Amino acid sequence: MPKESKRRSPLRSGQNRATAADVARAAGVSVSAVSRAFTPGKSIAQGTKARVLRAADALGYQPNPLARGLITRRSGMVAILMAEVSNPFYPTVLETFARALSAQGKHVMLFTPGEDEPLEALLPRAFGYGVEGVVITSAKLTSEMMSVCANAPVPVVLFNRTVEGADVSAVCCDNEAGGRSIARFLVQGGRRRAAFVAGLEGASTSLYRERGFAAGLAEAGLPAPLRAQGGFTFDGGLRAATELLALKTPPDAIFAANDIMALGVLDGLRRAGGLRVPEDVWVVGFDDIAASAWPSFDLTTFRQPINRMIAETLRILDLAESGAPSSPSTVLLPGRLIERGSTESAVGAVREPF
Amino acid sequence: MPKESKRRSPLRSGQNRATAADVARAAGVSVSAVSRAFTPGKSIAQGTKARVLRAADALGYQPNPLARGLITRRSGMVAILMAEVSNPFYPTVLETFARALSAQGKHVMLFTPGEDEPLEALLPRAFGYGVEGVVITSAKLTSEMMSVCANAPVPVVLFNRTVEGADVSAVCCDNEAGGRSIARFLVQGGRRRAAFVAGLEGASTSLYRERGFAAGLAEAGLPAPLRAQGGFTFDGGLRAATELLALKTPPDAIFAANDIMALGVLDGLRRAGGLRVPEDVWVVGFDDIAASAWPSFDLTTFRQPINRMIAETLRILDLAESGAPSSPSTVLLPGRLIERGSTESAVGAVREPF
DNA sequence: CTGAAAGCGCTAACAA
DNA sequence: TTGTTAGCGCTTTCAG
Repeated sequence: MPKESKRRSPLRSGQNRATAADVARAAGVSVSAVSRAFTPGKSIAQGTKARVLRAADALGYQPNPLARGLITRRSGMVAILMAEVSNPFYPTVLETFARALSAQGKHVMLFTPGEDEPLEALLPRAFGYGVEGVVITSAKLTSEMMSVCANAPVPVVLFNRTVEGADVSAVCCDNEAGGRSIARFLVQGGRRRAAFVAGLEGASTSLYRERGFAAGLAEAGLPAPLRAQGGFTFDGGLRAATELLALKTPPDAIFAANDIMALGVLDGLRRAGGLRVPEDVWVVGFDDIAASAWPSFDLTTFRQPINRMIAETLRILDLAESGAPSSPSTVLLPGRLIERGSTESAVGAVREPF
Repeated sequence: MPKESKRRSPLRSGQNRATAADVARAAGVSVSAVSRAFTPGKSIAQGTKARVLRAADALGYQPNPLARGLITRRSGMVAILMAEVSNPFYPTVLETFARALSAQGKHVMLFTPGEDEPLEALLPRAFGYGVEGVVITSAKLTSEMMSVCANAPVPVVLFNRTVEGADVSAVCCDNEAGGRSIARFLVQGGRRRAAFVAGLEGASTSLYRERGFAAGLAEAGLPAPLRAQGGFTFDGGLRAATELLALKTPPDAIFAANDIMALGVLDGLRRAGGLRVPEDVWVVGFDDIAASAWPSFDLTTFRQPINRMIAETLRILDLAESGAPSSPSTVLLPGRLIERGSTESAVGAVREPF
C-alpha cells in the first residue's frame, strides 16, 4: 500500500488547485510526462499526451506559472510602464495590449511610477517577476533608464517614443512625417500663419512632430510656426490658445502635438470668442482619440496606427523569444490624416453641418 | 577549502541577480537569516539584520517574488479585472489603484476579458499567479462568476458594483442616494418632466441610480421618468438625446447614468438644435470624469469618491491578510453633486458665462 | 519516448 | 535568536 499523502485532498476546487503530481498519479505517468504534455515542442507520444491532457482536464489542472517561471524565467507576464493615464490615447493602448497578450495566454503587469519615483527603479522590479518583455510608454526617459534597458535580461520596447542613439528597440508612428503632412495640408488650405502647441519639452513625440511641421512649412516658404507650451494636457491646450489669441496677429492655423491639447485649444478659442473654427482658424491634433470624433469637437487629426504599432511591438517581444537576441530595431509606422470639421477641405467641399 | 560553486559569478549585474544564498555567504549567515531580515515581524537580532541588509544592498539583492510566492501563496500582485476601458472613469481608477499598490510594494496585474471570453475564466488564471486579491470592475457579472468569487482563495472585491445576495465584498458609491439627490435637485429647480438615460441593462450602477432617481421624483409627486437606452457609451447618449427630443413633449431634464453618456446627450441636443441647455433642458451625469469639467460641456454631475472607494477596497484586501477571513462586507460611500453650467442653480445664481 | 532525481530561490517548521 | 532540513510546483538533465 502506498504511503498516504499527507497533503490535502486534491480536489477541493478553488481552494487547492491540482498539481502536476496529482495529474501524473491520475494518468499513471510521471510528473515529467505531465510537464512535457504541457510544453509545446517536447517529445512525447501522442497517446501519453492525450492521457495526461484528459486527466488534467478532469482535475482542472493548469500549470502553475510561478513555479514554471522560477525555472524558465518566463512567467507569462509582460510589463507595461505607463505614466500618462490622463491622455485617453494610453488607456486604449493598454487595453489593446492586454487583449492581444491575453490571446497568447500572457498577461499584463502594469507599472505606474509614483509621484517622484524614478522610472528606472521599476525595471528591476519587473525583471524580478520574470516578465518576458517590457513595454515603456512613459514620456520622461532618462539616460540611466536607457542604460538599464540596454542590458536588460528580456526585450524592452519603447512604445510611441524614440531615443536617439540608445540601444533599445522602439515602435513609433512616423511623427516627423506626420508633422510634415499636416503642414502641407494647412499650406494647401491657404493657411499662412501657423502655430504649434508643444507637449512636454524633451518628449520625442512632441519634438519630431514639431520638426516635421516646421520643415513642411519651410518647404512652402513659410516662416517657422508660432509656439506655445501645452504640456500634453487639456488645460495646457486651453492656456496655449489664450496665449496665441493674445498675439497682435493671431495664427490662422494651430497644430497641437496631441489631441487632448487640441481639444483644449478648441475650447479655448470658443471661450475667447472672436475667432471662428474653421473659418478663421484651423485646428489640427495628433492621435485620433475617441473624443476627437465627438460632434462638439470634430477635430481634424493625424491618426496613429495603434493596432499596427502594437502588433509590431509584440513581434519584437516574441522575436527575442524564438531566437538569438536580435539587435535593437526602430520601427516607424505611417499614420494618416483624418479630416474633420476643425479644418476646411482644401477643395472647398461641403461638410456635414454641425 | 569550501567546494567551489559551479554557479555563475554572483555579480553579473542585471543578467543574474544575486540570490539569498549569495547574500548569506557575503554576510556570513544562513539563508534563513536572510529570509528573516526581509520578512517584517520575524525575530532576528538587530545586528544580524543590519549585516544582512548591508550585504544585500551591496549585491543589489531583492527577494525573488516568484519563489517567495510559491511558498507563501502571496506573490505581491493584485489582479484587476477591467472591461470598460472606453469609459474614462476606469483608467483613472486603474491608475489610482496602481499607485496606491505600488506604495505598498505591490503590483497590478491587469485582466481584460476578450471579445466573448467569459469573465469567470479569468479568475482561476489570476489565482494561479498567487495574486493577493482581486478587484472586479466589470459591468457584466454572471452568477457563475459570483460563485467562483465566493470561494476564492483570496479576497475579492467588486468595485463600483454590487450584487444582491452574493457572498462577495463590494465597494460602491451610494448610487441610489446619488440618483435621489439628483432628482431632488431637479425638482427644486422646477423641472417637471425628467428623463433617465440608462446604461447597460443588468448593470447594478445603472439600476440603483435609476431606482433612486425615480424614488426622488415620486417623493415630489412627479411621474416616473421618461426612459432611453444609452449603453454606457457616448454614441448611446447621443442617440438617446435624439430619441427623447423626438417625443411630442420632450423632457426638461435629462439624467444620464454616467458622464460619458451625458456628454453624448449634450452633443445630441446641441446638434439637434431647438432646445437650449440649461434654459430648456437640464442635463446631469454621474462620475465626474475629467471631460465633464471642460468648458464645452460644463456638465453638472455626481462625483464618485474615487479615492475613498479605492482606500476602502485596499482596506478590505489588506484586512483578510492580517487576520481571519472576515465575512464579505458591502461598503457604500457617499458622493456629491457638482453643479456646473448644464443646469441652473436653484437659487438663480449667476454662473460664469461661456 | 520515458522516469528518476536534482534543484529554480525562497520560506517554514524544527531543533539547537 | 539561529541554522538545518524540507519542501512550494515545476522543468530539466540524464539514464534507461
